[in-house]
Amino acid sequence: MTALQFPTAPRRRSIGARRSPDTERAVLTAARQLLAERGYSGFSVDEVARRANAGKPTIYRWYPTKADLFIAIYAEEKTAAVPTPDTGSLSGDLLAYTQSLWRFWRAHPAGRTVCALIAEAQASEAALGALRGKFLPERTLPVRLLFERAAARGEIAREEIETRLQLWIGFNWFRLLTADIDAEEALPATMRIIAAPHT
Amino acid sequence: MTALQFPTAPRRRSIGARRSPDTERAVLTAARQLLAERGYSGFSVDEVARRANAGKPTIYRWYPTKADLFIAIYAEEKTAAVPTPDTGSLSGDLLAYTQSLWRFWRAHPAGRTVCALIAEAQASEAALGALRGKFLPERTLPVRLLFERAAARGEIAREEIETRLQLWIGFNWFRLLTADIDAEEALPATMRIIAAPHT
Amino acid sequence: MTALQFPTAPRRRSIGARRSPDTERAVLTAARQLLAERGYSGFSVDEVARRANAGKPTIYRWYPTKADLFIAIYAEEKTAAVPTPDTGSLSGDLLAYTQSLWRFWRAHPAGRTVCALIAEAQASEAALGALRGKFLPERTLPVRLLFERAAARGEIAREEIETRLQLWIGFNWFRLLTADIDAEEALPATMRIIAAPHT
Amino acid sequence: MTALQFPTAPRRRSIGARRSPDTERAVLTAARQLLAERGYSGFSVDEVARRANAGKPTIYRWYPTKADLFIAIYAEEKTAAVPTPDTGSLSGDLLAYTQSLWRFWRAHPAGRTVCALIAEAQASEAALGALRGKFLPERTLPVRLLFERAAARGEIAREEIETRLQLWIGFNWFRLLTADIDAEEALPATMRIIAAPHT
DNA sequence: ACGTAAGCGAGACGGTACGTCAGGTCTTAGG
DNA sequence: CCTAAGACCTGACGTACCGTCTCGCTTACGT
Repeated sequence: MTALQFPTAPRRRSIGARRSPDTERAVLTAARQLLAERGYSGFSVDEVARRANAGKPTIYRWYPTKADLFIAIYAEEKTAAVPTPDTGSLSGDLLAYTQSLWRFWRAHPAGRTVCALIAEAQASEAALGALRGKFLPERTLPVRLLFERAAARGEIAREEIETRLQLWIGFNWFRLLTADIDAEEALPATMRIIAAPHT
Repeated sequence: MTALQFPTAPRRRSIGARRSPDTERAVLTAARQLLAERGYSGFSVDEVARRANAGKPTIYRWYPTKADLFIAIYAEEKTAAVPTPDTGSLSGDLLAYTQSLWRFWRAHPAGRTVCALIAEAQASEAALGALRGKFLPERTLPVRLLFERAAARGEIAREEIETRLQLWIGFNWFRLLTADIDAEEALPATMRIIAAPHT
Repeated sequence: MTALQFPTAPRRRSIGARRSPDTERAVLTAARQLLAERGYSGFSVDEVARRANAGKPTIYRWYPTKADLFIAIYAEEKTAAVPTPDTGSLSGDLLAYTQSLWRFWRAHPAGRTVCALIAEAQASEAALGALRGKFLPERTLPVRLLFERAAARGEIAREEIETRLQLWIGFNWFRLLTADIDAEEALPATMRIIAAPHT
Repeated sequence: MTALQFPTAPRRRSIGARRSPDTERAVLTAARQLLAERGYSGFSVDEVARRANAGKPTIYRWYPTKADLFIAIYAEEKTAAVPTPDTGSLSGDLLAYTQSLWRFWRAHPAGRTVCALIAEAQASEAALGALRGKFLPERTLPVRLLFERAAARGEIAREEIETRLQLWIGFNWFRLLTADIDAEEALPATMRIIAAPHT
């Protein structure tokens, strides 16, 4: 009666009144792969559950919102993948960081995760909240530190940190959302403008 | 729940082997209203058809993709709503234009249309193509002209037009996608950075 | 992924804005077989849809309630399966009819359908309504006619028709619900009591 | 939504290798109330566990089947609620007993328990067994005694006890299952037929 | 003048996914 | 040894959309 996907797959059982790390891993892995393979539109909790041999309610228990799931996926991926540079100048730092980031986005499906999260935020209030309240502050912290270091050096005005940071984020989003993160020629010039000292 | 536009509306009939302008109008109006009321996630072709008293195949015949529908909606809306300023300086021009644009986005549901189109582009290749190939060039043309005028004045380098334009677009998308187009305090400083002459 | 029952089954398509008789037939057949095989507890709309190669919404469109589906199944089955006897006496008529009915219930899974409908009526107000308002009046009409004929003959009082009919129904339900319709020895005596003239 | 009985209830702990009477009581009380409030369809072991502050496995250990739980509930309720009458005639006895029983069913949610048990018996073999082997013999014993007393008086034939008893049970089930135990006008006539001496 | 071709509304169709609830099973912690 | 607690997988629920398809109608156009 029960149609096991892989007849030989040893059905994962409960390990008692505790979360099963196996299940958690299987879910995240399946979600990441699915997002990589089929993108935002092909992503569904049903399919994640199927691939992970997990129950839908289990997934919903941990990640009440798709956004939570996307964040969890991205949190795992980004870990220490993009180093924080120190070139001596803000423009150089931004350039190095952005190049690393884009290289990372190209190599891993992480970029798609960000796109998915942004798209999801257009559809769900909860996702928007998670994006603004949790994802953005955490993920842009390294870049913010670059700006703050520059401000400490007197390179830029302290009041402009937020504005310049948003310019940097916006530029990255634009290129990411239009699937245009391969061409890096314009990057140095762009970063110079973002980092330009006030005249 | 279903808001029949005219509960007693005499069913619209074919007018022969030509597109019915009535239907075309009803569809676009319904789509715009629906997007305004319920946003991207609440938007569905089914509901548009219901509200417009139209058949689904009719809608699909004209707009094979949701993106096409979004573009058609936005095309109608933006018409001559944002004037092209001429303040003498690029920074001033950008500030004036951006303020007008945000005011327009706040007043009309047009901003939601842009968000919807961007989100849809993450889900559909066709939508991405429409966004890059048609929507962006058309809609950003006025701003591009501001940059080109500034380049003609010698304010900025001609090679940097594209870069600066993308910075401007990215910033606007970022604020729009994070539902943060109310606070305008930082706008002047931001526009100054985008317009800053190369040192 | 979707486990098509018959991988080669040509997917049934819409035939326009009308119900497809093919689909209707497939659904009823699948439902009947499922109920026969697995009984009330094993019955699910999902499984019916799977077996019938039909969409769940299609089933719900026609049969908003499980009770409606059960009634439709039973309506098909009972057609002319139980003849109306005429033995000359009420007791004889009832005996003949009841024996035919039980034989029918034993041969076909129709008895299970009745059980399912009664059980469903305990769970859903709508099902109870359908049972009382539609199923019972229709299905017991032949027996009611037996009583009315007897009343016309003067065998029983006209005011007692309803009471005696309920005794007959109740007895049948009791045996059916306790899965005890094989033993017919007591039937003649029971029918004699139900048909006994008032003293 | 979930009505925690005591939101701040100090969670009950194990009292060692013995059944906790507190828990047993809490489970039965919760089950009875739940059945009374929401009927058969609204009844779930999950909800019972929630209300009783108990673990689901605990409930399943004591009552492996829903039917067992229903029986336990009804066993508690019926205790000495319906007296055994002695009017001198079988018809009178049956009438008095049935009236008392219906009054009891109307006043207490006990009737719903019977319905639930019957419905459950259509879904589960175990429940059917419990219904036939345990519930029916126990619960109909008082009525059977009425018939046996009448047989001893010579009012009815001893061989007809079973048949007449089933008529009585069937009639009661029919009215109970169709939620029709308010109208008592027809009761005397019905009981007279069940009790009619053979002619 | 009239047949044909196209546009149109309606809505049924097979699917997929949604988010939730219930059913039972399992393991650990603890008395 | 037994209880309590809760996580786990399964599967069903009823609904919303998707994009396709067929109908029956109406009108304009080409012959």
